[in-house]
Formats: sequence, C-alpha cells, structure tokens
Amino acid sequence: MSNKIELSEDVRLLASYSKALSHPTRLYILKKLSEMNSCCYSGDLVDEVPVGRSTLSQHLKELKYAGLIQGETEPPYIKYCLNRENWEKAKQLYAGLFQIDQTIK
Amino acid sequence: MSNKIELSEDVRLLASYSKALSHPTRLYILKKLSEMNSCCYSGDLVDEVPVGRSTLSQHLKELKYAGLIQGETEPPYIKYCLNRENWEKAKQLYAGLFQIDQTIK
DNA sequence: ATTCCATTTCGTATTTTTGCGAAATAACGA
DNA sequence: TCGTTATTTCGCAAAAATACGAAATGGAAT
Repeated sequence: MSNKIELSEDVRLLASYSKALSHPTRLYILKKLSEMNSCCYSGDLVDEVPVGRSTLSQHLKELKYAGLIQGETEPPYIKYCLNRENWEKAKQLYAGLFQIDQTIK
Repeated sequence: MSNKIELSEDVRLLASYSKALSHPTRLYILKKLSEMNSCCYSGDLVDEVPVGRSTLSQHLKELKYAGLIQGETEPPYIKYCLNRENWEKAKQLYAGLFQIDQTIK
C-alpha cells in the first residue's frame, strides 16, 4: 500500500497562480496593473511587450482564466484590470509560503 | 518603429521562480522544506508525493536548476535542502510584486 | 450597407513539460 | 567480487505552452 498524500487545494491554487506568473510577458502585465493601481488597454500593451497582438491576446486570456485579471469592453477598446479579490488571495498564499509577516495597515 | 520594452532581469528571474513553483508536487516539496527548516530525503518524499520515483527525480532536478534547492549526497541517500539565499531572493521578489511590507524581526 | 478599428479566434508549427518503466550509476556490505 | 539499496538518466509518448499570421468578430462611423 501507499502513503501518497492528496495535495491540498491551497497548494493547487498557488501552483495555478504561479503558472500564470511564470511567463515574463504575463508578469510584466500584472506588475504594471498592480503598480498603476488602475486599468490599461490591450492596445497600449502591445506596443510595450515583445510579442505580437494575437500572442498578447493569448496571455491576457490565460491571466483571465487564472482569475488574476478581468476585462471590460469599452468599444472599440478593451480595458483590463486586476481582479483585486484573487490578487489578494494570491498575495496571502505567497506570504504564507514565504512566511512573510504582514503588518496591518 | 516599435516601442517594445526589454523585460527586466528581475521580471525574468521572478518568472523563472514562478515556473519552478507552478507544479503542485514541486510546491509541496518547497513548502515542506521551508516549513521544517531542515532537509529531507528523496526516499521519504516519494512515499508522500503522488508521482513515481523517476518523475520525482525530474522535479527535484528542476528545483535545483531553478536554484531553489540543493542536494548533498549522504550515501546511500541524497539529502535535499532549501537554497536559503535564493529562497530569500524569491521572497523579496514576490514581496515586491505584491507590495508586501516586510517588518524587520 | 460598407468600411474601419481593436481585438480575438483559428490553424498550424515548434518547443517544453510531464510522466512512466527500464536500464544505468554509485556506494556499501557480505 | 557480487548483490543490495537509493537514486538518476535514458528513451519514449502524450499533453500543454508559446508564437505567428490570416481570418473572424463586434461596434462605430461614413
């Protein structure tokens, strides 16, 4: 018989967030969104980031799928923002992993 | 002409750490190593983690390649420990991304 | 209705990741 | 020397990730 462990939901979720963070382009986008504390347009990003339009779109889709961003359509543009709730969840999970004390503001 | 940005070294490094963290099995190993604050043996891990020996070995190799763990041979076992220096570096990078205030102990 | 614009989806190719079992390795003990 | 034990490497297959250009979509303006 085996003593194999069932990996916890938190471990799975953190792995999934980490996968979202594991590409430089996606990380750049998240960093930017979190730092500027507002939203940005896909069309602006494509000028900054070193990938083509369709590839950028794929990365945005993945970030959306991971739950880290959300997009509002604002014709003819699409405005992307952080999903604050899940961003906070990710923050907690990473803080837990690295045992970072978080001071209450 | 293009305004494409050169992605920073920190972004690349954080992406690479994130890739290492992006698999539940690897995350489980790192979590365990960081929590128990000492080292562990590959042979113990294989009983806990839901993958075979050779697959576990691959994951350990990847974690080593990412610089997050190191292995000392202690025949007939191999003892794996966190690479504290790079673990700390990763901690800083994630803290920066999530803007976590780190209190000095 | 047609054109224009920003963006996504599709089709495709290449590379990387994940996983396993079998074979190889390295150190030790009989 | 010959097993035994712990672990890794090899060979392979299947699945997922990355990237691009061409075509499709959905509104808005003419």
